[in-house]
Amino acid sequence: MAKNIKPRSQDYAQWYLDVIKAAKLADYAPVRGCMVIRPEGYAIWEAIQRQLDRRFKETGHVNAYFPLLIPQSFLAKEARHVEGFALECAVVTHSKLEKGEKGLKPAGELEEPLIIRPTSETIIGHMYSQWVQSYRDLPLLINQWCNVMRWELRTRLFLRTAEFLWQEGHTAHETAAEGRVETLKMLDVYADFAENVLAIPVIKGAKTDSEKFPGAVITYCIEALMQDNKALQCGTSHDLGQNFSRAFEIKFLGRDQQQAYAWTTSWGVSTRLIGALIMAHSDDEGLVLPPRVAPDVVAIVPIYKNPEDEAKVRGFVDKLIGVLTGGRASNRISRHGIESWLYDAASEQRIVADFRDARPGDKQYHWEQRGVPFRIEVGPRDVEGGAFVLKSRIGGPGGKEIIKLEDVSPDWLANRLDAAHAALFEKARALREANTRDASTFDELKQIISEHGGFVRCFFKPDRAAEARIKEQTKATVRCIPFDQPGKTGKCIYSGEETDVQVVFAQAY
RNA sequence: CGGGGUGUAGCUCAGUUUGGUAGAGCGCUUGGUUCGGGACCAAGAGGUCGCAGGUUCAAAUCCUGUCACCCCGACCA
Repeated sequence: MAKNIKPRSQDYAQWYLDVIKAAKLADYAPVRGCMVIRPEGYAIWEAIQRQLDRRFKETGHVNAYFPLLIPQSFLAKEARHVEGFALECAVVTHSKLEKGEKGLKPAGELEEPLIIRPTSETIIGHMYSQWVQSYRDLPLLINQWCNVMRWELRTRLFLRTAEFLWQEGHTAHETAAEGRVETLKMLDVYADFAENVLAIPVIKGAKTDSEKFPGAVITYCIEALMQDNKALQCGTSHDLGQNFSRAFEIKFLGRDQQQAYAWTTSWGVSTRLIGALIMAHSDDEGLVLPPRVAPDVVAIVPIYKNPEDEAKVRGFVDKLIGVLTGGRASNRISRHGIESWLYDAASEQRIVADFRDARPGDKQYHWEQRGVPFRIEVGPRDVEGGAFVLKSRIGGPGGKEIIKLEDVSPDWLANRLDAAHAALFEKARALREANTRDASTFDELKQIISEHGGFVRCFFKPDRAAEARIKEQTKATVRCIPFDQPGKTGKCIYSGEETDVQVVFAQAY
C-alpha cells in the first residue's frame, strides 16, 4: 500500500491532494488560491489541448488571442453577466509602482479600472462588433486558449483555483437556429472527448435557469460522477442568443437588406478536467491516467545486480523498444537516468525506461503513482526466457502477466492501450450506474442524497425558489435536465404537479 | 465576509502549560553493503522558530499588534 497516500475511504479530500502531490502534478503557489502546474501535470493539459484543438479545427474553428485586461465598463454592458461575475473579478487600478516611505506602492491610478478576464464574452463581443458587417462575415468561429481569473473564496487544486487555464470558443451566427446547432455541436465534441479520451462517462443536458451562465439564453453541460459520489461539471456550452450582440452591437446587414443582431455562443472546458480525471479513475495507490492522455504509456523497470546482467537487460530493453515502436524508435532522451523514446509522434506519447541508480521497488512505486498505464519489468530471468513481465495500472497492484517478446508489436501495444481505455471507461460507467437512483418524492431524494449521494433522477418542474430550498436542505442541486428523457410525465417531487421534465440532482463540486 | 485552527529544517510535526545553548522522523549529500514491490549501516549538510513591537538578566515559549495559510459556511468552470 502507498505510504504517502491517504486511502479514499478515510479522507477523500486528503486522498485527492495526496495523489496530486505524489504524482507531482501541481503545487500550491505563494499566491492564495493559485497553483503551479508542474511538468507532469502540464503534460496532461498539453495532451488535452492537443486532442481538443484538433476537434475544434475539424469543426471549422480557428484560434486567436484576446487581451487579459478588460475595461471595467465592458462587464457592465450585459446586466446578468455583470451580476454573475462582478463579485469575483480581480481589478487593476494602477499602472505602475513607485518608491514610498514603506517600500514600493501603487502609483499612476487608471482613469478606468481594468478587470482581469473572468471570461472573455465582453471583449470578444466588442471586437466582433467591428468584424461583423455582413451576413457574409458569418459564421465567425473562433477559439482562444488562455488563462482566466475568478477570485474564488475557497479553492482546490485543479477543481477550483483563482487562476485557471481553459479554452473558450466564441462564435457568431446569422440565425438563432445556427447558433443553437453550434452550441449543441460543441457539447457533443466535449462529450465525445470526455468519454473517448478521458474515459469519463458524462450526462449531456441543459442547466436550469438558476444554474445557467450569466447572460446565456440556455446553458448545456456535461456532468460526471466522481468516486466520492459527488458530481462535477466537466464542460459547458452556452447559447447566448442575442444578449451579447445587443449589448455589444454585433450587427450585420442581412440577406433581406435589414440590419440584424448576430446570434452568439460560447463554450469552454478548463484545467478542471485534470481534477475530473484524477477523481474519476485514480485509486489508493495513486494516479491512474486514461491511456489517451498519459504522457508516458509504458514504463520499463530493468532489474539487475551486476554489470553483466545490466548489459544483458539493456540489450533486451533496446530490442523491446524497437519492437514496441515498430523500429521507429526515435528522439531518445535521457534525463537523470530515465531514458525515453517517442512512441507516437502525433500524440507525443513516450515509452520510458528507468535506468536510475535506485532499487526496483522504488521505481515500481514511482511509475505506479504517476499513473503510467503499463509497467514492464525486465530482469535476467526474463532475458533468458525471451519474455517480460507486464503490469497494468488499471485494477490496482498485482495482475502480472508474462509476455513473450515474439508476441509483441506496435499494434499489440495499441490494442492494450485501447483495452485499458475501454476498461477504465466501463469501470467508471458501472460506478455511475450503481450510484444513479430514482426518487419519486422529496423525502426519497433527501434520503438518497444523505445515505448514498450520487445522481438522483426524478420528475421536477424547474423553479428557482424550489431549487434554492432543496439545496438548503440537501446541499444537492439540479445538475442538469438530461437530453435523455423518459418520454412520459410524472409528479414533480417538490410541487406535486404533473410534469414531463426529469432532472438529475446531486451534490456537486 | 462569519466561525474554528495553524505558523519551528525541503516535508510532517514535537518543544510553548511551568521562559534557561534549536529537536525528531521522512527527504537530501557522501561512502559501503544491497537490489524481482518503498533496504541497511556509518558519516554529514540544512532553521534570523511567520513578521513587528513589548515584558525580562534571558523569549520558539509570556503580552500586544499584524500578516499568511488551512478547515467549515455563503459564492463558484
